[in-house]
Amino acid sequence: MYSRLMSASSTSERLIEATRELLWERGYVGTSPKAIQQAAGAGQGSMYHHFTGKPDLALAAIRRTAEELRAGAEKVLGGEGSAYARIEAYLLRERDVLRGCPVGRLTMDPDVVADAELRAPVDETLDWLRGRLAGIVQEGLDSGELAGGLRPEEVAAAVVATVQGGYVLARASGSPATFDQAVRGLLALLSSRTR
Amino acid sequence: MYSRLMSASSTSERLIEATRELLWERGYVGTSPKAIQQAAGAGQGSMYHHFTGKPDLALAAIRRTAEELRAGAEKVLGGEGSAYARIEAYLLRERDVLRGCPVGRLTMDPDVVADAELRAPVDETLDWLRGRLAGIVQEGLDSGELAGGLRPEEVAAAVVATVQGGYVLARASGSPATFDQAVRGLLALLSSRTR
DNA sequence: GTCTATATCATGATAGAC
DNA sequence: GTCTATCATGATATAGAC
Repeated sequence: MYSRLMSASSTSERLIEATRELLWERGYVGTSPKAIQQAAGAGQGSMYHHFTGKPDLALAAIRRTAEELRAGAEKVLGGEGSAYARIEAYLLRERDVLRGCPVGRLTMDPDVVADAELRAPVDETLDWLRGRLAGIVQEGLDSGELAGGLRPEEVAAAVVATVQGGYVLARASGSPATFDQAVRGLLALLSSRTR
Repeated sequence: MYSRLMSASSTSERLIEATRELLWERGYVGTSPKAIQQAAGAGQGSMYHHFTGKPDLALAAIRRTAEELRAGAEKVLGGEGSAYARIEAYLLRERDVLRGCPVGRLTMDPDVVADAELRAPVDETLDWLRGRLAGIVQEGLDSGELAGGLRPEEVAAAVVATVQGGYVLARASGSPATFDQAVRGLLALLSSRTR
């Protein structure tokens, strides 16, 4: 389509990006259409032309954020190295810790959780992440790199939970230090199960 | 004071309790004075007579919730048993998993994090919890129950993060199962360091 | 202490001109 | 596609009667 070449940043595009930022910063409940329009430099009419309303626009934004998180995680998890090394790389990956997780934070939004369509991308993303990590743990068990007796899905859930909870600790204390502590604690426990 | 005997549930009291419920359910941004008044069965005038406004009332509610969480945790952590047993008891403690943590969820509220006074009780509670757990880990190290090489503060942070992140997983999936998985994963890793 | 106005601005959207 | 009304309702209070 010609439109592909027209603009690197269409109005629709700017609306989605503005919504992504605001959802990350203030959540769904705390993000108003007006704020979105101002951030996107678009009028009321534009927003309601491209989207049926706030939920519709939020859905587009959440889907893109979820896809991006997934791609970023895959980049680290699909890299080189042993199972432990890849999990470590994921946990130590650079993050904007004090901003929190743009996907995980949505679980604290009552209106997101209550809406099956809005919750779906959140659920699917975290579900995929746990599954991806579980597969890596299983690899480690199969190769003998990790000592037996661990359930891959449980370890995977603990890894994801540590990250998500690490954000909570960091935002509570106003410092990324507690996030790092939690991650190092989990890595210390996990590393003692490597050969 | 005579007033102590007057009513088991004064208006002020009902306002605080209603606010606690709503903050837990919908967060600070999602909780309106009007909703609080309705839930408490109090009029506008009453609320603004007892409190200067929404932040003031929220502060009273948050402080009480924080105190309650602390008391509940202390009940488990101060119990009988080995270090591992007490940490296990804390992690396996019954929880209303799908509702999330009434204290931790506030860290996702931009207006709470931005206000030093509102954030303080949240910070102090999680800080206390990490410290309390770190002390127990230290006990375990001292007694030889836990193998050396672990840093108490890191393990404590991982424990708290797993719980907080477990809530995220559970709310995303709409089921407590993922919370339980994460907890069991962490316990499996920790138990392999006990003698 | 509680109640009922009243006030101001924001929310979330619709209508219709351009 | 974008813009400017317009609208009904809610958010967050203040004022003053009772």
